Amino acid sequence: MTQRGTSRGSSHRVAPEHTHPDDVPVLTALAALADPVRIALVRELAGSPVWTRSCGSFDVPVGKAALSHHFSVLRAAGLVEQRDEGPKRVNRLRREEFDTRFPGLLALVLRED
Amino acid sequence: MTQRGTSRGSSHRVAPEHTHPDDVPVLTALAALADPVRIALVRELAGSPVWTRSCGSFDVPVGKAALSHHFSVLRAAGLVEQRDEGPKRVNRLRREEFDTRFPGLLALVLRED
DNA sequence: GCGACTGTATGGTTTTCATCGAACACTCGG
DNA sequence: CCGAGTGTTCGATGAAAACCATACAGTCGC
Repeated sequence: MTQRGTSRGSSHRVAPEHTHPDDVPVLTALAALADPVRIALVRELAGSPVWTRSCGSFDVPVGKAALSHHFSVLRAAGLVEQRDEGPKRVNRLRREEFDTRFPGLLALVLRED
Repeated sequence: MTQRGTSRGSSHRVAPEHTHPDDVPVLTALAALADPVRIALVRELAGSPVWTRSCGSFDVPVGKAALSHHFSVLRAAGLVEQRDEGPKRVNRLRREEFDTRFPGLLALVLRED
C-alpha cells in the first residue's frame, strides 16, 4: 500500500525519465533542436554553470506547461539531464555525451551567427 | 543575353528558386532535416553521382505532389540544387557549400548508425 | 500537333505539435 | 498543518505541416 504521509515512508517525486544520447536516433535529435524555444533553452543552459538553472529560470515566452513539455523533449533527445534539488528541478546540458554521439551538432546550435 | 533555343521565343519552365546555404538560418536547416522522407532523399542523393537523379527516381512512399514539396524545402534549406534537363529535373547535393556553412551536419545525417 | 512523361500548383483533408488554463503533486519555511 | 513556490499532467484549442487527388504546364518523340 502506499505508505505516504503520516510519519514515514519517503514518497519522493518521480525522477524524470532520461535517455542517453547513445540511444537517440538522429531524427529525434534533429527534431528536438528544430524549435526556437528549445534552441533558446539549450543556448541559455550552455551559458550557465552546471546544475545552476532551474526549469523556471529561463527567459522564454511560454507558460509553465509548455516549458515542462519542452524539457521533456530535450530529455528524450539526450540533450539535458535533470535532478531534483529541493522544490526545484535543476538542469545540466549533456555536452560531452551528446557531442560524442552527434559530433558538431551542439556546436552548430550554440554558435550564434 | 539569354536567348535560348534556336531562334525565337522561348517560354521556358521557371527555374527553381535556390537558396545558398550561407543564407540559411540554423533553424531552417535543422527543420529541413527533421523529416524521415527528406532524410531518405538526402541519403539516396548522396549515394548517387551528381546530376544523375531526377525527382521522380527516388524510392520514397509519397505521391508526386508531396515529393515536389519536399524538394522545395530542401532547396530552401540550401541542401539541394536542381537543374532542368529535358523534361526532367535533376538534382545535386550541395555537399561542400552546405558543409562549409554547417560543418558536420551532413555527415551526421549520412552516416547510418 | 498528339500523347506520354515529368514536375508544379491548387484545394482540401488529416495529422502533428506547440500552447494555454486549470487541477494536481511535491518541497519547504513558518 | 498551512501556504507559497515549483513543476507535471490533463483536456482542449489553434496553427503548422504532410499528404493526396486533381488539374495544369513544359519537354520530347512520333
